Amino acid sequence: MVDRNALATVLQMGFSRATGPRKIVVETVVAWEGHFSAEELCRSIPQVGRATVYRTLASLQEEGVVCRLMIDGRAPRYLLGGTQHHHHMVCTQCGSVQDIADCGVDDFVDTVAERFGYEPDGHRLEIYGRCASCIGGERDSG
Amino acid sequence: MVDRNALATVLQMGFSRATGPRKIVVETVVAWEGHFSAEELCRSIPQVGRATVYRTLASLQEEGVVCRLMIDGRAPRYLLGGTQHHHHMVCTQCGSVQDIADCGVDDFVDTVAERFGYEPDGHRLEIYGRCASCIGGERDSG
DNA sequence: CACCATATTGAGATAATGTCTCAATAACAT
DNA sequence: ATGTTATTGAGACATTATCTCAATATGGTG
Repeated sequence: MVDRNALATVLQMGFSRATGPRKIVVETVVAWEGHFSAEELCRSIPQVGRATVYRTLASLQEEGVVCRLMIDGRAPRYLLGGTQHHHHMVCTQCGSVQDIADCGVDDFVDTVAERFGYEPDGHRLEIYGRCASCIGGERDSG
Repeated sequence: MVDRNALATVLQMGFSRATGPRKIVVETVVAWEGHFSAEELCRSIPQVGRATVYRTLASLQEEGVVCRLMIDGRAPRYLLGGTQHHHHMVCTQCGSVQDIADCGVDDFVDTVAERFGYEPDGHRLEIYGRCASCIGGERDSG
């Protein structure tokens, strides 16, 4: 959950002017429940130009306010809260996403990188499966 | 490396007819060095229709002959040899991809999934960094 | 407050990627 | 050879994303 008071701070990041359209984008992103695609965001705020939405989203991503989630076969999706390193668990049934705060793969990454002579500078781990609620729902209906 | 003799086998998988266009796609994929996008594949065999290329690629992916690699900000890329579970190490400088055969994250995945009540059915791990050869090359030029 | 320099906007062109249709064609069994 | 039908592919359409550049809004300054 991102503090609404952080909005002003966010608007300073990577920008030199806090404009109206930018505020709308940031407010909408901050208030969004779950993940969204760039196009969904565009559609939800038609009063802001598509170029501005994409530009702002890119800045927010660079600044780590949102993180990008690649789910197979779909357009990239965005989520609040990419500031710290974390991973995602994606429900393949309902699409909900759970953050995994503790990264337990650092050691593995370092070991593998060293073995191949790589200089690692990042990694991405995504876990797919069915979430507790979808498993429960199935019991009811079948 | 995929055995060329496996071509006939590959052509059986998921298809009921071994057609000419399909052979061209499969042969091209098998002979490809490194990874490629669907569009690159289309461009390299203009004599085969785009729809057929995409359809065949999707089948090959389902059958596990190729695996799909999502690199941030780019179209999906394909690689030979997705039959067994493995991960990738991607060089952010030259784009080369190294397979990581031994998956050292299974335990972590299971632990996390259990904690959140998930029923895991897959995961994806990608490591980004600079490969040995790019690191070496930098020493020469700088 | 008025004004300026310029960062930013956005409509729309363009591009890249991917999906779908359906008449024509090719593959395979007989 | 022939018939059945899986497959093809040109091209329309859809989605996602980038770029241009004249018009505009912002924040600083006098």
